[in-house]
Amino acid sequence: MGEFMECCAVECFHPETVSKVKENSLSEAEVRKLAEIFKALGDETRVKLLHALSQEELCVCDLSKVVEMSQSLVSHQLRVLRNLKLVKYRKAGKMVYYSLDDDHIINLFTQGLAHIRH
Amino acid sequence: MGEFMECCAVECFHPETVSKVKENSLSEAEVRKLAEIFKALGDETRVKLLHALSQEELCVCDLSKVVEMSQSLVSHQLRVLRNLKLVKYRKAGKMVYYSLDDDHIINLFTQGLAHIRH
DNA sequence: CCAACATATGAATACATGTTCATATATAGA
DNA sequence: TCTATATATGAACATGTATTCATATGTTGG
Repeated sequence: MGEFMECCAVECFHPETVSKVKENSLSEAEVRKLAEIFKALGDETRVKLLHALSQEELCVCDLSKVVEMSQSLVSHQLRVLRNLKLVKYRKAGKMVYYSLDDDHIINLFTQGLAHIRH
Repeated sequence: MGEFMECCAVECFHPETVSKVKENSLSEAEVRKLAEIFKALGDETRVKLLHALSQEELCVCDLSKVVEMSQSLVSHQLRVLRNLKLVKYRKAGKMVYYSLDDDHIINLFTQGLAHIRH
């Protein structure tokens, strides 16, 4: 990126359309945030974790059993979801219970499922 | 993954909860598809492209102007979106016009925006 | 057919990210 | 305090992916 590029010298360049669409652009911050959220959802392990949590509050150990992955991996991925405030947690003695932090997430899942099922 | 893991020997393991949640799991194919779709949305360049296309059908050149990125990069990313059937295209002479292939995508965007805006 | 243009694509590179292993932290019980 | 357990985390590694550069493909006009 950086300097401007000289594609489409004349024929295909529609200045009005381009500037109209450009004015309606998302802000850089919005783009970053959106991509960040979707990126968080764009991993099989995290999809499984979030789907499990959409059913029930679960401790790390049970999550690990549900998705059949190591405790370490689950913890690492939960941190990703935590940092993005997609999940919240509650401590109970040695254990930590995770749950979804936001119902929008479930809606995203539902929409996503609707998409892949046509 | 692979062999079973021995986390949470006794205290935190809730077999009933685990099996209940596990029974409700998404299929492997669904998990893969979902992650794939979200991964496609989880990139700043593609977010910009899709948002532009949500407003207007656009040719590659104009898209390149809108997002201020090279034609090559735009083409590469459009292929990603094409392969996932998120966008469709229409040829008109030398030019190729892209547009969204599915309204679910717009809904995903809307939900995503709603999320990042609280 | 030839030249110019719009788009697509392969190869190379740099960078990000998922996973594992080892280990640290924290809490509970004896 | 010592041990066992539940979770978190740093480092290392391997894999994936975004971007760039050079070039190929395909279309139009002369």
